[in-house]
Amino acid sequence: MKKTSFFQKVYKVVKKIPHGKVTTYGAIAKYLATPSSSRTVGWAMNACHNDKSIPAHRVVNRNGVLTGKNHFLGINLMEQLLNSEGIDVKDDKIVNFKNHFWDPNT
DNA sequence: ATCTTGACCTAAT
DNA sequence: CATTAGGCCAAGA
Repeated sequence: MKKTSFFQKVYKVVKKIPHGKVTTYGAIAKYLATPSSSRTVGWAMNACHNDKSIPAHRVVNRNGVLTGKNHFLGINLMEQLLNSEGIDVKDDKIVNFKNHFWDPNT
């Protein structure tokens, strides 16, 4: 088995996110046993273009804010995708975020 | 090994 | 509200 880079782990988790659910960088980091590396998780997402099958729009910061929306093709693409999955976005934030939150370890 | 960067978090100014 | 600063971690050059 090849070495599993941090990126690979992140991708693996993000791909596991159920449709219509979202998670946070911190939750992913925690799942990877590196709870303080939330930045590194986000950094991995920056490289997610290497694997476009990753639903990065389902990954937000711990406030449920779409911090990474500006890294998408368009600023409204991310919230549009979330809306398509039944998630309401208001002012770049996920409405009822707690309700849509999904923990990778659960 | 050293330096830089990054889609974070928190606090302070 | 905008910017800075410190802390945290991983990867690339």
